[in-house]
Amino acid sequence: MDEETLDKQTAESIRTSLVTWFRENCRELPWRELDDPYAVWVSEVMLQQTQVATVIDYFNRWMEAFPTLQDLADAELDDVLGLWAGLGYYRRARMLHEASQSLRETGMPTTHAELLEVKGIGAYTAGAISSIAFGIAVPAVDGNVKRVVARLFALEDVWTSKGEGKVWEIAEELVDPESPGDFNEGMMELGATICRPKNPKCLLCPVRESCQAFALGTPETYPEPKPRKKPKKQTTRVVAHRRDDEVYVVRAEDGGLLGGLWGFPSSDAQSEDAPSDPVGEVVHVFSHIRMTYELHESSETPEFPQMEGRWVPIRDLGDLPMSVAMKKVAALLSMG
DNA sequence: AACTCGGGGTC
DNA sequence: GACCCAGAGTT
Repeated sequence: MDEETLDKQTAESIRTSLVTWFRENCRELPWRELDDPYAVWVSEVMLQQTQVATVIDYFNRWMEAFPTLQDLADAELDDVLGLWAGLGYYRRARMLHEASQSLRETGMPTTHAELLEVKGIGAYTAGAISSIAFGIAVPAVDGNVKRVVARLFALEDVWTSKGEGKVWEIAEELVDPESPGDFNEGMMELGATICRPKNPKCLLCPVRESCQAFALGTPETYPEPKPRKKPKKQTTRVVAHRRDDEVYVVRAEDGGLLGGLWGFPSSDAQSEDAPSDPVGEVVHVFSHIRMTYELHESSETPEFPQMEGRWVPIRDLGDLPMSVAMKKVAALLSMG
């Protein structure tokens, strides 16, 4: 970091103001009351691209089902995904499960470098766990921190690799060596509650006096918005197979969209002829796909030879995981 | 550097 | 609708 951007006195002022503010104003969140590196890990993975308010209930249910790393390692994937269903980005749950099994003997890594080697733990999450659970003075830069740093130093570019690198450099100089966890949580808490994307509450901000964007009078204009692409339109044909009075679902192949979750057997609607006239459609928007599910019904049971545990009546799904998208499709059936 | 991975809160 | 969320892995 060059000193024209950040002098030592400014840095010290920001960190003491921020840490003091955080300790007086932090929200009571379930993972803040446990003092458990495993709980910090679980919460940080759930919080990837997911808002705090959404995570709270999932976190409590998860910790009740899998209180320790060993409990998670012993769990079945279906139970793991079942507790994750609705959170999205299901690979997070699969990687958490796998990682818990590879760490069964050693327990949680306690250094930044070791944490970075764990599947599903990247630069942000390694920084968060290191600082919050182990008191290691490393930065943790998420979307909130990018926005806060961008405004403090009037940076427009935080989304290119160059701009992101700059934010990490600043965060590294800024992080409080005495209380890195409170500092990093404070930056994120500030971004979530005060330094919001729109309508920031600058009059309540503890670091307002150090904020260049506030001084310029246009805090909202920093940083530049992340470039986004429109979700591509795509159609998937799904089939509700009926036998007797039951509708059957299957488990989607791992790896792809909604992999590992249960739902109607699907095929690309591009080339082949439809098996029947569709009985309904639902649209579900993913981050990168605007998907139209075209529902067909069939009384044929072509794949039923492999009945052992593979085809399950939707009525008997129980706690098996089904995505929100497939639940939308299922809702079509009951509307008749 | 671009792409793949969900779903929901909020304006 | 648009925008964003305590991102990571793969290509």
